[in-house]
Amino acid sequence: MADHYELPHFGGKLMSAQVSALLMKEIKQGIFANSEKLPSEVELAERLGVSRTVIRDALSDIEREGFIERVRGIGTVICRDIVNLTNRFDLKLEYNELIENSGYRPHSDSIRLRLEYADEKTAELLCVDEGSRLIVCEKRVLAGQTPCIYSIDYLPYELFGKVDYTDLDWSQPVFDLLDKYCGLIITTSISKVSATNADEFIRSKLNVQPKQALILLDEVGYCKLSRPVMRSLEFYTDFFDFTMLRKKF
Amino acid sequence: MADHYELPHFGGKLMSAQVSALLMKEIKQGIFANSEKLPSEVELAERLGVSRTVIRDALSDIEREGFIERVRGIGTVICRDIVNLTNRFDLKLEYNELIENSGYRPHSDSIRLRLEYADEKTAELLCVDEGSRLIVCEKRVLAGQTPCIYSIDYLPYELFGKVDYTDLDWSQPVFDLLDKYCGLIITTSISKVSATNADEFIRSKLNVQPKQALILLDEVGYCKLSRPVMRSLEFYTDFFDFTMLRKKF
DNA sequence: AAGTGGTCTAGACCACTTC
DNA sequence: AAGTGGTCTAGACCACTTG
Repeated sequence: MADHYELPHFGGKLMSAQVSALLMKEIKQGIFANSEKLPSEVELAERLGVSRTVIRDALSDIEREGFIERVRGIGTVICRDIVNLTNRFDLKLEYNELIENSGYRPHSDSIRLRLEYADEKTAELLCVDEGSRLIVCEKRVLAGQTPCIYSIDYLPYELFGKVDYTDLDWSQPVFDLLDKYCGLIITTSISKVSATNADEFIRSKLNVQPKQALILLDEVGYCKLSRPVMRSLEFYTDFFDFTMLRKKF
Repeated sequence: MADHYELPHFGGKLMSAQVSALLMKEIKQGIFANSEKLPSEVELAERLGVSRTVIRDALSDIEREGFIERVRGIGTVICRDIVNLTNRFDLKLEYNELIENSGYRPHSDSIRLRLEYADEKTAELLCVDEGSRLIVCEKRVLAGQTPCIYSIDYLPYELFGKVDYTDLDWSQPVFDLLDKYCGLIITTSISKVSATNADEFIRSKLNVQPKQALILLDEVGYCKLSRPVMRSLEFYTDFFDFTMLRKKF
């Protein structure tokens, strides 16, 4: 192990976040890439010149995502199998990120944009009145040349205020449009996973073989303060590994 | 809100865990059941007679599972939509728990027990030699009278030491057998989710309709210290809601 | 200005594992 | 006995939201 760590200075702000980013980098491809354990909390605190609390906060963040495990009397163990996972479905909310992480260029086509009136279920999920206007955006998403997702997004019309939604470029990720034009950032989603063979239209768009089933995600995306802003139905082919971590705390 | 909280004494141990359990109880069905927010950290600390650190540790645990959100300058907001979810697939590792939470009695039948020799992939996942012996247990799982899961478990033969695996009651949850006879508790699993139509044998066991697809979970269960102990293939019908939380931290 | 959560310090003791 | 992570205290200051 190296004798000294470099800790960038940002005016003393967010120190534990910097520490956890630094440690993750070293775990993935740095000086701890071949280690089974991290140095002790006291040692890390001394080397980085911060208090043990800062180290513990940083380690807690890393532990929450499953990359390390802390054992009393033993130390901080690196969970190499989990560090090595490339795409964690439970940590990424946006399929474009998943596609990019897999080494492909994400883009979309076959866009169909329309207004609909909220049915009972969607209205309840999005906390809007039944019958209120929804922007509906259907599209096909491709990784490079391979179609891999068909998605249908439902957004309350009122979110966009004075912006004319028909002027926007809906081939962009909806997350980006929400951010840019509504100032809304989706941080959480409740996802219901099921399996389906889907209808002929969607199957043909995705070029799936006769025997191949699809994963259907019925999601509601939330911003800060538990505010629901979007419902999505997403049909996934088997192009991706849908890997997730399940953990008892 | 009440003027006083009761905090049980257990010799001063694990105080933050007690606090988080207490708070979760009050959020779900107690004095915060109709609240949008929790009292401030300082107030909670005073009322419970502990330091603010203890409160913050407790709140961190609750936040990690998605039930609250902490916002600077505002307070600790309760995510009611998430509290109200009955079955969280990302927090439970064991289908028997999910079945019980849904209000059904879990049991299994059609048990087929055998020895196999590890293929390359399973050997790698379980960190055993290719060709080494595996106990394989196939069974059908029912919720009450309804078949809902077909599962195939692969366990290294060596785990059971001198215990003759054919003497055990494999209709019990495998988690319980591992605990009782091997002293192993599975705390984490890496799950690969896919959709499948499965073969005729499994479809007939699960009584699925011709058009119905199944969810397939390919899981590796880990004990403490990242030790892999079991691989499972589990075929799920649509009997359950497979709800999970996806979150950016 | 007041109140909230977020961060950080310095120090203490406990529980567990290993030697 | 020594070293590890887990818990807890008391106090301080910062960043953000609200009035």
